[in-house]
Amino acid sequence: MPHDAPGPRVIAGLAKIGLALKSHAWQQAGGRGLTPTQAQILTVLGARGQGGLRLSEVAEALAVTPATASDAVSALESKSLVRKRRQAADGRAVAISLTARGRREAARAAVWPDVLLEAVDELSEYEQGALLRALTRIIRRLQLRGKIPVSRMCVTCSYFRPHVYPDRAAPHHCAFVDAPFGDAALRIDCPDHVAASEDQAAGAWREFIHPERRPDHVV
Amino acid sequence: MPHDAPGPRVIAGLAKIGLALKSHAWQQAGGRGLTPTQAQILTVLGARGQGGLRLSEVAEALAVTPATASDAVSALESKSLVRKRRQAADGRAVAISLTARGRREAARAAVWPDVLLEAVDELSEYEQGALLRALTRIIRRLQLRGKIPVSRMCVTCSYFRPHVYPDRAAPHHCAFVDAPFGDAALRIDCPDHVAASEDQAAGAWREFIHPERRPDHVV
DNA sequence: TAGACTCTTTAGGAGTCCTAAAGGAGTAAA
DNA sequence: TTTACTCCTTTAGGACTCCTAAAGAGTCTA
Repeated sequence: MPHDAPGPRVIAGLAKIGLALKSHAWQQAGGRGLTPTQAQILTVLGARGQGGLRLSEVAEALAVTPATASDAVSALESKSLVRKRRQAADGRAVAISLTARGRREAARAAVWPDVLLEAVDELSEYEQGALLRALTRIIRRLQLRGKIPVSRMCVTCSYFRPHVYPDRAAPHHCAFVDAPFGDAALRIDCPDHVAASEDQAAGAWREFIHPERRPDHVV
Repeated sequence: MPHDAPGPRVIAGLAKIGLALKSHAWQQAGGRGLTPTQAQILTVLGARGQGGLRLSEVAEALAVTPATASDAVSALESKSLVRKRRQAADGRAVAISLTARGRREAARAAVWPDVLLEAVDELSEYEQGALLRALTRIIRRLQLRGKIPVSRMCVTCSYFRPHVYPDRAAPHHCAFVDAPFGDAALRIDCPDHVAASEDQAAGAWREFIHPERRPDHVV
């Protein structure tokens, strides 16, 4: 019950879910001879590895040191799920990309825990929107502090126009698809993301969190 | 951006934060010669280890196998942070408790990441409440499916009376402290938690998620 | 063409995490 | 009371994670 700050309790809740994600990752990955890290690398490569990512990018996406990433990538290479080539543009760097088999594995690994998905889907659309909005704000703050890798979120995208419509169910606009949308459609990792300039991102951020424009409820 | 289900995006967001928690745990723990698992064990023991927890309870709380927990506890024992005794009631079981030094370490390890806390505190009280409520619902569902260890949440507590007041800022009542409270005061791991019977918990749960009584907004 | 960087790999070590198997301690039925 | 479970914990073995530190290569700049 009551009466100390909600912050620590929110974090405790997030940690609990983190625990669930972690233990799920082990079960999931274990089943197909992968470890969580390896599965995660496959997923990252699948999501945005068109031209191949460099090792340092992989390491950053997973928030581990390059040494750790190098190990894991080597393990994947020896399983023929991943290919390493020297990058043409920079002879020091390496381009890591999926093999055909790797792509198949990646697709399977990217499927989210049914149970977790089911738990989230049980929330109303309004609650999901509120949750997504709160998560977005937390992630953005963590990114500004350099605590987690920058992700391809609406709020840092040059196509994002927050709170431009009076409609509370869909106040934002995406200039990429040229359509309005609401908090429940906010993205965390958008394939079409194009990083906004720092100024633009800061401006959009101010609009986004602007208290007077915050939707009170939608249901 | 838009127009597929928000579920996967919510999970992506949770995963991002999980990443931040994980990398923070390494930094934090590394500083004092502990690993994340060891720090976590200390925290669990500090939070509810009055009479000492058995190994299997520790393993369950961390969502690892008993073998892993046994290793980590041995490591802590060799650092004199933890004590192991045979349990009187059951000669097979072992009672693990903190030493004086362990208690001090536990107190320090329990402090949450400043940056994360700061990010959460930046949300309005209403947003924090909505977040906590949504997390509570997700966790409860995961628990029902046996995916994470049962935690000492309001919604499974015999003292919890959801939605008994019309006041939208504080609709619930805690019979332990005999006071009303709102979503922002919901607990995830309450020291005074007393597990409700299954029937009672199910009833409270129905009341808690009851759509007609869901607070629309509070600000 | 020297540094001075940058990107990646290797080495070494503690620890995580699993499965499998082996003790010892309780329990319950023959 | 003995035998046959069953439960709690530990050990063993193996693949990986994760770190720091240092070394090898490649690139850029003065």
